Amino acid sequence: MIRNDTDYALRMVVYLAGRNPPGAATAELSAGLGVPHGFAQKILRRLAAAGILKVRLGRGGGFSLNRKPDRVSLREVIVAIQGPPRLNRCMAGPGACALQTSCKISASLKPIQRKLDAFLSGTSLSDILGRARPRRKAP
Amino acid sequence: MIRNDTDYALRMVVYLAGRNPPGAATAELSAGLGVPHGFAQKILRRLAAAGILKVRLGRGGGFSLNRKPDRVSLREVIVAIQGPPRLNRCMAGPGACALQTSCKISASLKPIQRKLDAFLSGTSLSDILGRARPRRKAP
DNA sequence: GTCGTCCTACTCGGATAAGGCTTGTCCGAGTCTAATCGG
DNA sequence: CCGATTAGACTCGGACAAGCCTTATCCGAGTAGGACGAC
Repeated sequence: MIRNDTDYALRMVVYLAGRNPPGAATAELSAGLGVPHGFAQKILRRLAAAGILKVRLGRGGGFSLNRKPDRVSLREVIVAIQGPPRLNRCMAGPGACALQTSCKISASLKPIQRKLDAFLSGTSLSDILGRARPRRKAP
Repeated sequence: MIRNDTDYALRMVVYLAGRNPPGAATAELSAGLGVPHGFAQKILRRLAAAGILKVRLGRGGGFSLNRKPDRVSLREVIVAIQGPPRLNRCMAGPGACALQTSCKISASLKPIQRKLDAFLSGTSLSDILGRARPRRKAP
């Protein structure tokens, strides 16, 4: 499940993707999106460290996207904050579960885990803003 | 994400589905599947309260499936222990998120949430045991 | 043989607790812009 | 008019703390099966 801080991150990143002119200080992001100021700062710094955001220091500074919105995937943002999203502990790779050889549950879960990964990797900020569609057809 | 206790629940339920003759005491389930005894008891009771397991009290008693393995879905087991699995808080329904009207993230997440639900609801214990395939084709 | 009693194995339901993780807060230090001031 | 200084706005990085949720543990009470003994 997507954590609260990750949700904040998504909100802020999407906001930045839609903003013109690009770039905003923590105060603007925090106030407009309901994220506590100090916490927003912490999250934004992590996003910057991951290379998703670009920092401009000093007066008039703030954060902006480091790439075009269609080059930033949902998954990337999630990974930067809470690590790879997994349905199950066992999905963390070999050795994550002692019963791995005998347990058939993780094997059954793998296909949907792969779909989830594909979806999150395949959906960009542009997709969310509605400037382009996700790969799925509209009803 | 599937929690540890839910994982235990799945293991035990799948074990019971595969066991012949049906039914086992907590001690057997606990020892064979690496679940702490007292904790296993607690989890099994919740599964029984949810109608997934059947209880037989007293000496020689224990737990057994209340239905045929192909009539018990993964989702049901998960819901019994940790509630409905959600990608996001916002998926909890109307009112879960204050920004719901303006936020496009949850809207984008909904399709994959639906797929996840469909998968978990559509996969039964039999599917996991390999006695029948999930609806997806084998590679 | 039959009935009743007791022992033992097992679950029920809830109280209780440790620990970790999430969710924040806060602060001194560093960085940059712009305004101000002196020449 | 030009350059240097200063004030202010903003981020950096990390320490620190509250609270909740997960992950258990434990125990008295209830229930059932089987053995054993009395009749």
